[in-house]
Amino acid sequence: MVDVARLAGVSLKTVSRVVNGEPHVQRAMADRVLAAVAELGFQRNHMASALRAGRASATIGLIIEELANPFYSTIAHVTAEMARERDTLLLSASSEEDPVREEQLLRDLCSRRVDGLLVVPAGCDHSFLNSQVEMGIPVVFLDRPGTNIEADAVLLDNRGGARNGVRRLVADGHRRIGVLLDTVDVHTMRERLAGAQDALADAGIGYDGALVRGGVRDPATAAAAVADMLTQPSPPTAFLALNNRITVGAVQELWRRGSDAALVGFDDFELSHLMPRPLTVIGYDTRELARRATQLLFARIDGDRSRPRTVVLPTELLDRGLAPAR
Amino acid sequence: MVDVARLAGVSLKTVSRVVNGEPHVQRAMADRVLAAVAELGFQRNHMASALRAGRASATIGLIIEELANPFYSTIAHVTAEMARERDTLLLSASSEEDPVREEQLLRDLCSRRVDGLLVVPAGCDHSFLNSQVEMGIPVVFLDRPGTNIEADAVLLDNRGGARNGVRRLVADGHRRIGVLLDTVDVHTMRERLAGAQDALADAGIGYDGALVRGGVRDPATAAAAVADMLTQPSPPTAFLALNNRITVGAVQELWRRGSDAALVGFDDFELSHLMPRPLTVIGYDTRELARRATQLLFARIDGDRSRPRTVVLPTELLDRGLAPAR
DNA sequence: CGACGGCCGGACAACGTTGTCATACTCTCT
DNA sequence: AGAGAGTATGACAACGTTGTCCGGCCGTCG
Repeated sequence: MVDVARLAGVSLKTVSRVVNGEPHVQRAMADRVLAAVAELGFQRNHMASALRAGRASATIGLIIEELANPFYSTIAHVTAEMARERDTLLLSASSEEDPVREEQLLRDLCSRRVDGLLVVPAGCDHSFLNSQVEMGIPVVFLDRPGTNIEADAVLLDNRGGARNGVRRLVADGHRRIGVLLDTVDVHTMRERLAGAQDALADAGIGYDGALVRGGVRDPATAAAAVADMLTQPSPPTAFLALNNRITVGAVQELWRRGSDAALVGFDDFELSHLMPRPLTVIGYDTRELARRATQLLFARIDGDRSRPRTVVLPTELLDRGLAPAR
Repeated sequence: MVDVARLAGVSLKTVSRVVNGEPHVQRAMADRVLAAVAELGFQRNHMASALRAGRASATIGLIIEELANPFYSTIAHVTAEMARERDTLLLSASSEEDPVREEQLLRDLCSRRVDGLLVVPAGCDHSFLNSQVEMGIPVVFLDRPGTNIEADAVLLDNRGGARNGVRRLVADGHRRIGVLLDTVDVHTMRERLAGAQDALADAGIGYDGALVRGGVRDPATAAAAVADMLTQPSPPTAFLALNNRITVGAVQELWRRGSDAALVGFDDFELSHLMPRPLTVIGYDTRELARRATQLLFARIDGDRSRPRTVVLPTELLDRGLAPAR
């Protein structure tokens, strides 16, 4: 900017005024400045400009579990779109479900003075964010609530969804229902499992530990778990898969074996209606989830100081049948 | 930092030294500073620190077409992972195939002084980036080459892939092959179409405009195009879908109609092997694409000034059969 | 006992901007 | 003609850091 000022023969401040479109600059002088800007290829330094007077950085931070997962990339996309309307860019990072990494990333984002944070939490303690919130960086949690912190959250009705899924199976006469889940360390999984158990209890079906299989991390382990459970004495006649990766593995294994066990999966996914066997899923509106959370965040950024809210969005049973005809 | 210095009773510079882990600070004094840091909740301002002496912003910019598309979100994920190893974060934005928007986003990223840019180009003129490259912001193009600019590019062998796909159809006896594509405005589509025509010419099959259908933007229009082409006189006996969204629409429509037309799709996608009818696809290693591009970018950031390179990665025909048994 | 080198701490300027204030000039109105 | 208002421009400080340099203290060696 100093160079531009020198070349145009004006003061630094005049260049600043022209570059920012402020009034009170004579036409001729503005033209001279613009010519110098063009000649030198000058470009305003956004960081310096944000630094001065602590203005907003026009950036928001997004922490998700894994960007390559369609659920999270949809969230990232919706948020980025909404941000763009405010000339704000999105800094996104994956926690990979690692609490340590999550904290590092969050601290990094804070030290970059993002205008706000959108977090799908992996950790079990977010108290370190309290000071950031006080210092003016609002946080909205997405999909799962934060822990040890009072902040907005936009969640899904995981418990109700799983309950409806199991009800559907029970209504079809199933009594031995295998439940496949990742880990109860994750809030969503705990809720979904609780919902499944609600429905079983409602139906007067007792708890059978052999029918609940944890530690199912991906399609391959899901397939293995299904195979194992089906070869036990008195195998399940139906399965509830508590996320989409598990569902995919289960579909694949049931199909491979030609099994007619029933299957309901949590999370809809693209092409789920094209699976080689009927598949009923518990779906929800991922875009709406992201939309609500982003709205809430921008409201906070714009100064909304009301009490933290928790929004719970409904799920929907997409009934496409349960099992292949015998 | 001034406040911390005052509270600890030391100078500004000493606080800076402690915060940055520089040597030559007495233990007792460092402890006092750390106590003050903790008490005030001080956090280093990354922007100010980068501003001083024009250091790197530890940020790279990624422009893709649409973050919600698995192809692009995989790229974003791989890049973000590699960036994290260098304590660098990813600013990602979607151009939505809009050249104007692409240019705006790129200029914005430059004004934020990102360390480098990774671009899946939508526009048809990237000459405005030349000055940025000269000023030290390296650019690597991904999936498609940049225009009017000498820069690195990591591409796929689109032409060869499409050629192999059509060859496979021809080998099975097909002579009337419908080609479904988005728009020839996009480099990849042009190349894929050219590859298809190469193979047809090699087989001595003349060009028939009625068999090439452009403007197919999404699964719904793909389904409509398939339906339309199948109801024309002398319909195609096979289809080549030039991207995964088109493939999905085509699968769906062919399945719905119970058609036994053959189908080859460009781009592999998750669950493609679980489609309700055989589906042969032209696949490639998206992660490798992203990996190579990111490597190249970091090499440039680290000062590699060698001539711009263009890397072309191979595709692979994943032959899973062509059509349901009659 | 004085010189020297290593360690430690601080003053100051600079990074690229912009807000604040001061100044000089041009009108218009009494 | 002088006051008052408004416009156009510039000087300067400040945003939060860190690099440079300088000086004081300590111990050691000739």
